[in-house]
Amino acid sequence: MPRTKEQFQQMQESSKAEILQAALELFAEKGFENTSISAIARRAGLSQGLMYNYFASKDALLLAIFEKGWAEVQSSFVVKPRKGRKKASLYDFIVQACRATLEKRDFWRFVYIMRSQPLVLERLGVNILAFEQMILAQLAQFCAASPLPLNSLDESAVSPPDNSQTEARIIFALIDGICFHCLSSSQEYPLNDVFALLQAQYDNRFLQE
Amino acid sequence: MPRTKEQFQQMQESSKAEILQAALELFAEKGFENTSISAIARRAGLSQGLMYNYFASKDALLLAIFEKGWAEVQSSFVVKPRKGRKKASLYDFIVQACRATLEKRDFWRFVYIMRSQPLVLERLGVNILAFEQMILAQLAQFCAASPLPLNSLDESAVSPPDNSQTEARIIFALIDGICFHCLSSSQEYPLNDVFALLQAQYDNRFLQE
Amino acid sequence: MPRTKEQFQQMQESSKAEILQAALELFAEKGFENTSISAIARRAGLSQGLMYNYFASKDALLLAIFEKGWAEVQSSFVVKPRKGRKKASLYDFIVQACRATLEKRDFWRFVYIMRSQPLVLERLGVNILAFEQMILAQLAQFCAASPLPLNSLDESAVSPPDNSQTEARIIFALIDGICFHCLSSSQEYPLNDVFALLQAQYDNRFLQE
Amino acid sequence: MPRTKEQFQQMQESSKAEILQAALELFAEKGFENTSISAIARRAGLSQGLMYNYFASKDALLLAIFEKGWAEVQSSFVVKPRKGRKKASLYDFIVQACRATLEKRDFWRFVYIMRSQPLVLERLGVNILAFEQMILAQLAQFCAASPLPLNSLDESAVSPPDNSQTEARIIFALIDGICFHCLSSSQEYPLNDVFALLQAQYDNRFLQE
DNA sequence: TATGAATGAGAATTCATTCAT
DNA sequence: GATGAATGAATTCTCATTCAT
Repeated sequence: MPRTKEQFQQMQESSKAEILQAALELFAEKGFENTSISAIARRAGLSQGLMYNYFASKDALLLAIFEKGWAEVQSSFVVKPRKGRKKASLYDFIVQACRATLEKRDFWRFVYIMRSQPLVLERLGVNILAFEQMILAQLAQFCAASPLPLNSLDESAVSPPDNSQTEARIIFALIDGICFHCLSSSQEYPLNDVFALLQAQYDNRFLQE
Repeated sequence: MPRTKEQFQQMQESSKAEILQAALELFAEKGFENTSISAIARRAGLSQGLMYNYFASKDALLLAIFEKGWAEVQSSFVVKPRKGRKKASLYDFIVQACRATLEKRDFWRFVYIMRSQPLVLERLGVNILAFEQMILAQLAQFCAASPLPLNSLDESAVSPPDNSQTEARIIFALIDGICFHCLSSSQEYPLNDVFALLQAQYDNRFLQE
Repeated sequence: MPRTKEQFQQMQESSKAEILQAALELFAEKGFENTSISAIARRAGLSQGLMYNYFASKDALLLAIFEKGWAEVQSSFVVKPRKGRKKASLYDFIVQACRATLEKRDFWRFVYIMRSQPLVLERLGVNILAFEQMILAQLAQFCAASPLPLNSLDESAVSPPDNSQTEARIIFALIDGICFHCLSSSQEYPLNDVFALLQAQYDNRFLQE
Repeated sequence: MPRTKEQFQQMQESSKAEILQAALELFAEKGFENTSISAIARRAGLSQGLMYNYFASKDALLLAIFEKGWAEVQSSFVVKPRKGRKKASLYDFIVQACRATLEKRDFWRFVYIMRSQPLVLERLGVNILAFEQMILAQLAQFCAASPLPLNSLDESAVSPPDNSQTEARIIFALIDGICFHCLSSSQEYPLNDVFALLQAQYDNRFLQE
């Protein structure tokens, strides 16, 4: 009695998932070029040949990892106010962005590797720019809503120029730097200390609704 | 006769330098694994075989690039006060660090590639940690010298805890993030705008001498 | 009950026929080596695995195609006189051979591929020689029955030597060449023009009965 | 003391020639797909890797064989009158074409394999059609110059239609058929007998100058 | 019987490294 | 020193065949 379609589908899903997981781990650890298909297959516990039932090529595998991770990130990343608060602050954004990154440690290590080699991504047609634009846009919303308190001396009557785009870049750089350090550090990163200090600076700016 | 010897040495040095330069450019552009020895030789204008008179292996070449770049960075990076100032501020540090990075664009792109794949560096025995420690230490000196003005409410009698290490991490993350964005962006990065905003925040903290 | 058995048999036969047809089409189009089992199965509308219930291997499949095609050719190829004629001429033979070939276009394209790579057929034990001998023998009968009118000067008393074997080879070459050109040409081949010219030359020689 | 440029060139030429020769033999014997690069390298007496110093791919190698063979054919194939004759006859054309083919046995066996699999050639951009057109054009010149003596009954006043194109096709088919039989036959082909018979038919038509 | 997942041997190709000259 | 031919191991990918269900 042959297997049912559902059984086949399950087998496919599980093999595919195992390949994706194994590949992500290895890519995050050693990079794309240093990871051989045979190493992936070994870690996933199946034969090299089977890889190609699920992914047409090594490039296609990389692309699939990227798309899956990216879809998960987009669907999950909504900044929420902390308990007992009504609005989310810039500080919340920073903390939650970093935490989300650390929760998907392998994926983001892999992303940093890829982002540092733009040509590889270009070859695959992955548009990393879109990701950066999205983050910047979200951050700019916070910044525009509650302008940066400049030096108190600046409290003149004239309204300050709109720096929200530039501010957003600075905060994005900060988040990216922190995440990069967290992910690439072999030692423990004092993330909570860092958050504590950041709170003083960034917990006073909210997104208008 | 002794002159000939010197000439020899000079030629050797210049060949070596050309190889290093060619390799650095290619590594920065395409990454280590995607760059072949023959491509480096071609760009450097000599034969593959001769490469091995100068560098024992591709790994050795990578190592040499790293050591040379690193030595140059260390010897050149001394933060100086701006014109008409006596002390260098944290702002000066940030600006000069970013500028120094952009001046050695290829080297630092290559460094980011390497830093995102720590295992490759480990295999070669490059201690990237030392670099980070040095930066952190320098930043911490600034921070320790002129403590961060926290919320005015905190101006109690008790002296605040020493956050200089953690502050240093934050500023390091900021610098690293900005440089990463500058180097990996295919578009123009508005570095001057970013600096202008940072000045308001970081030009009031000086290194005690 | 016995009916079920027959139905079984019929289904088997029809599956087998579909596989043979699909394989023949693909072999004729892309050649044996460039055609994968999975492509055949896809075109035949069944699974790869099932293929092996009908044919023990790819080689066995090729063999079966050859045998089937060959049997059909042998059983069907009997040269008949044209309407209103009592005897078939050499011209009839040529025309009917070409027409029969074009009617089984895929099979013969495949045969030409195989004939140009004799080692492949040898490996499979297909005796292509037998085919050629048969054709030659039939042609020789025509030629022997009505000798070629040589130069009129040769009309001496002495009977000419028996050239029927050699003549047969020439006509075989002609037929084979025409068929090869028809089958491999991507453009329209002016077969009727060719026939018209051949009639003048070959419609005067008949097979004695 | 390093090798001179000439020495290198010689080494290249000889390696290249050996590869081309080995590949041609194997392609002619087993076909393109059944011949592995490693088999070619083994026969040529060098390593697989070296192949790729000379030919970018297996396809490029096939192409090179084709171009070389084709160039030789074109440069050498000029039909000459027999000794003691002033004009070349159609018979001369046929004989010389067949002889030239047999002199380059391997190349032409390979060509027949390729011609029977048009898709492979198409993929490589080889225009086999041009070859056929050239032969046909040359043959048509002969045929046009001295029209085919049709049935004597046809000696009416009206001039016959121009059949030279179609005649050319027939003779081309004849030549191709003979060559195909010669090349693919494992037994001795009675080429001289065939020629003797053809002389009676085709030695009376000359190319006008 | 029927499915398609799974295997593994072998193919083409690349490239760091060695070597003869 | 200097060249580039030569090697061979490793890599990606294909596919005939087997197998569990």
